[in-house]
Amino acid sequence: MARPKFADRDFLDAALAIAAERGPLAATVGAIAERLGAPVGSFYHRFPSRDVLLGELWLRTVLDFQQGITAALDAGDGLRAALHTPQWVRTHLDEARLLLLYTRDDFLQGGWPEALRDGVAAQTRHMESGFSRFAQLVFGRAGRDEIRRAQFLLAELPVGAVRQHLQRREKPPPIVDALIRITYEAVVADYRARLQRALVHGVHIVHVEV
Amino acid sequence: MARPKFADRDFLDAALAIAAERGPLAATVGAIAERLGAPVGSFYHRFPSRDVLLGELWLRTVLDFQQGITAALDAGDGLRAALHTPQWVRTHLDEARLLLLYTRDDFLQGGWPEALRDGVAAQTRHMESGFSRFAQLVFGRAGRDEIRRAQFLLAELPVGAVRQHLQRREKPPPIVDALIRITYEAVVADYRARLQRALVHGVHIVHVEV
DNA sequence: GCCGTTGTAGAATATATATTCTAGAATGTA
DNA sequence: TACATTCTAGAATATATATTCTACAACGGC
Repeated sequence: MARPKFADRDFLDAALAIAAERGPLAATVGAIAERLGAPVGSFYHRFPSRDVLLGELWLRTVLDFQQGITAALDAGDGLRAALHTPQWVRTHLDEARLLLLYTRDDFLQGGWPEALRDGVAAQTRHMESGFSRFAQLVFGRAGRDEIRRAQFLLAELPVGAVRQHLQRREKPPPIVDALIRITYEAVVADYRARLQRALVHGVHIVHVEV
Repeated sequence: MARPKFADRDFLDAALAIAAERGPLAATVGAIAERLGAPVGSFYHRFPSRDVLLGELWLRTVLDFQQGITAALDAGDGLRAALHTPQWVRTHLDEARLLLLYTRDDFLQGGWPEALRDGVAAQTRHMESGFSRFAQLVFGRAGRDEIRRAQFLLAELPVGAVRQHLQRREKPPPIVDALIRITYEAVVADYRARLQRALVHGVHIVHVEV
């Protein structure tokens, strides 16, 4: 039987399941192979190393996640972008645990494998451009302060609000969305108020002070 | 020289330094001993296992952290409690990385060592009572919704806002406090508005719907 | 039907790490 | 001063895990 019994995907999925269940550290090559009923030889036939597998898993997950945010930004809907996180989490519990409960460095022992460098760099750029686009869309500007607020509204806030539920492996309840919405509106309103105040005083806006 | 060259504290401090620098996984018994110039024998003379050391480190750190929040609550100052996190982080960068960047389970391989169970349970109770006190103080009630908001304002929000800076090993800039304050006020105002609305409609408040 | 390619299969190897063990030195006490 | 205790010191051991290696089976093309 030299016809493939296992596909790359199977290993990625098995790793995801284990990592979501018992943390990325538990996703050892042995555990992954065992879960699949595959020999470790097959694993190494497909992946040059454990790090590459985990890296690919992380990449494919984060790309899927970001897609929703990008779509919301394309539609010019900042709030929807912020609410994408709880939404996505509800339908991707395992993936969300992987992505939002651990740092990349947390399960990538060494640095990123050479083969994935480009992909990660592209992902980083994509994320950063997302913050910029959000800032421009919501604040009309993408200076330092605006980008910092974008990071807060798009990433820190939603991820923070969702974390305890992920830890308990439960879907985020509706109040999470409510908290995100309240905060979103408050931060936007605060920004506009400061802007207004500055304009009234005839200041040429280059940087809105905190 | 059988007079102690090293104290328990030295090992804890060394572990903290390594964990803050390269993550909790890097805090191996060997690395800790080496950093101290101590033999591993001395380590095991003081700590029954690596897990106990890491557990004690986590406990002593979280207790120190919580103290400030408790003090703010004692003073009846909810906002100060929420702002304690960025404040504390600024003066405890290493400790903060340990506490806020990783999950407990993340660096406690197995479960908690028997010897620390009580301490952890006490810590958990203390934390939960903190949320309750905050809810009572700020919302006048400690029902499910109020406690959820307390968790958000006291933990998720400040920790989220601080995380990216911790990852970069830099002190949280002032805008972090500003974001926390804005959010704090908005969530409190939102709660009161709902409450008001409910009262106007003559509803007997048992649970404020989201 | 023969052969090379692609995979399966799992044993063998290397390494890192926690933990245990044995030896011996310094201190306080009898 | 002799001894028990408390530590230092670091070698020895056990185990987990990634990775490599060797053997072989099925399939497709010739």
